[in-house]
Amino acid sequence: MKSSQDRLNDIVDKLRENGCRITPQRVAIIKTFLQSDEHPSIERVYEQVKVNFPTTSLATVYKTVNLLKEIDEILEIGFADGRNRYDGNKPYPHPHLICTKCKAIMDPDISLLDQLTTEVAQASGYRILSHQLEFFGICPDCQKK
Amino acid sequence: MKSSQDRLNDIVDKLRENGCRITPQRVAIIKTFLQSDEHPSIERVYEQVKVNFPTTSLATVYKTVNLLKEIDEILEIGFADGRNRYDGNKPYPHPHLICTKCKAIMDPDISLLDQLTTEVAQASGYRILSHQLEFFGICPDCQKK
DNA sequence: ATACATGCAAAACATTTGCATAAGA
DNA sequence: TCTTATGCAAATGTTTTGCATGTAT
Repeated sequence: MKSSQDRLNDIVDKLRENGCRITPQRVAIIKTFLQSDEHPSIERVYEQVKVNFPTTSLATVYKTVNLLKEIDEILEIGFADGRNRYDGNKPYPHPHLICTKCKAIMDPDISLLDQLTTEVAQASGYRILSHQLEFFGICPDCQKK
Repeated sequence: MKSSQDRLNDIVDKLRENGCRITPQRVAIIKTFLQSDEHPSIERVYEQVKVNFPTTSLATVYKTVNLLKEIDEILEIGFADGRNRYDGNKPYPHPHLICTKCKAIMDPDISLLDQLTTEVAQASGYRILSHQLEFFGICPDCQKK
């Protein structure tokens, strides 16, 4: 398992490779993703970054998030209501388990998923590039309330 | 397998049960969903309905789609870019296979999915209410081009 | 020095809402 | 008749864009 510091360096290197400049805002946004385990929304990242960097604009957060998405260093979790959320720690497709009450997102372990992808590819003739699997339900805490 | 006419009647009955009125606009919108196998977007439904009902407004399409969603007679397929699409023929959660080039959506058959849901529920303690599974790839036709 | 990134404000989008009018039951 | 639905326009919320200024390299 890579340390957060190593992953920060990797992302910074990848940005440089793509001809991008390393600005304090970008570093702050990346750090926010790496230090968060809550799958933050854009707005949430914006709030966090402003704590240490009050002049940062929302537009810059959007631009940086799109950049990180393009170089596959964060994963976008699409919500039907438009409030997308992001995962900077596991930027590859993986399932999510979302509590519809408190909006918590966790990453369940699923063994069967790769088989499933292969099955679909063979049956359909599609070249599968990516997938998205979300479970919606009520988390143990919210069930008690 | 139910005929399209039967399903139209079922939906109309369900609307009545919920105290809703049956307007020509609503019938036209429902028919558009039932006659389409392309998982249409709101905009697409609007265009289709206007062919036979030119005065229909986009707001009415939105309101009716939300209504049908609430009574579980259409399924919303969430897209990260905000352009959601809908399935009126199979209004229960099921996987989709989406071509990222031509945006076609098809419904692959998957045997393992129920097992998978049970697995996640047991391991996490969540009460799973719904799920969403999308595969993204290139369809056979687009691979040739 | 010279691109590129930032921050602001305006624009672009999709969706929702308020309200007067039309129309189902 | 009486309540709900429609259609328009305005409002909302999110994301993108244009551009002058600032800054990384």
